Amino acid sequence: MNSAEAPAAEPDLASRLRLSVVRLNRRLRSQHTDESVSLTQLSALNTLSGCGPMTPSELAASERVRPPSMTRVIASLEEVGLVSRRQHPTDGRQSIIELTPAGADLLNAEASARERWLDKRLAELTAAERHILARASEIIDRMAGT
Amino acid sequence: MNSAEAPAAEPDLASRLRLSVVRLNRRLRSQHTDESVSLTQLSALNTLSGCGPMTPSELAASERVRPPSMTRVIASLEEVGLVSRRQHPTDGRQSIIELTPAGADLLNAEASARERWLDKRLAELTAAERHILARASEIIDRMAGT
DNA sequence: TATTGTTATACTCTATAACTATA
DNA sequence: TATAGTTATAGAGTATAACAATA
Repeated sequence: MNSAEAPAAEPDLASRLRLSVVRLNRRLRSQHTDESVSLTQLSALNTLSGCGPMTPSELAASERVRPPSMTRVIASLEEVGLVSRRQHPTDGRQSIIELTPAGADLLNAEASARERWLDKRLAELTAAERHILARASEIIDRMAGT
Repeated sequence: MNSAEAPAAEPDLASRLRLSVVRLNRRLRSQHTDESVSLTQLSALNTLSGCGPMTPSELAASERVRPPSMTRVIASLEEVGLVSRRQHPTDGRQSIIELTPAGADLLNAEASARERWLDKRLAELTAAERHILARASEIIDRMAGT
């Protein structure tokens, strides 16, 4: 397909996509219940699951947040036993964060109220629409990861 | 109970889409500069622009936030002159919020740093990819509006 | 008594700046 | 001196509960 310089075919795409993302994010956060972890926590758990144990700085870089922000996320996850920390083998300043069995279980289950809300909305779509969202999700990940 | 009617062709779509949205939202917010309005403010301005003047409660309902949250958003927009408030013609409890010329100008310009970041990312995609995002944006709006 | 809106308060998420401990 | 991480602090965004004004 054609590319890089002229997005003229989709005018205002940035504006529209930005608002869509802000609003869906708001809806997703509003589904938060006390029994479930937050979206921020879930995102970190997911990264640990996909990439394996890593240091706080590496996790912050993967999630594209600043180290102090990640310190707090890790602390909250440690507190509820979803991640654990061990010493770095050679560098006393660093530590290694890893998913606990409970953290892995939680990711496997993924049966939060938030998940159910989105699953229900997705089930109301056509297969073609879900396919578009699946492809959009990949494209967004690529953009956001840059 | 079982998600037998659920999207078998796109397993884990809810999980993946949710994470994509959270992460893109994070990137978008991080583009915030002091010269630009926030995503929350912009979303409210956009709704006022599209739907016309309305009461704080109506605006809260449109944005799907609680009235006290919208009180704060409106106050911040009033303070910088992007919206104005006038009396409700018949009900003394209510007021009408409307876009000022400055607010309309800002929406027309939309030349914030945040916008530029996303525009740049979008320009790196193919036309087909942008088309997918445009369609996904519509689908998301439909879901988030429910 | 019910509705609209605001104030008071609190929690999450994120940031920057300053600090500690280790290299 | 440089790096990894934490603590201190602040601001945005959102919520619930309690209140005021009006209907």
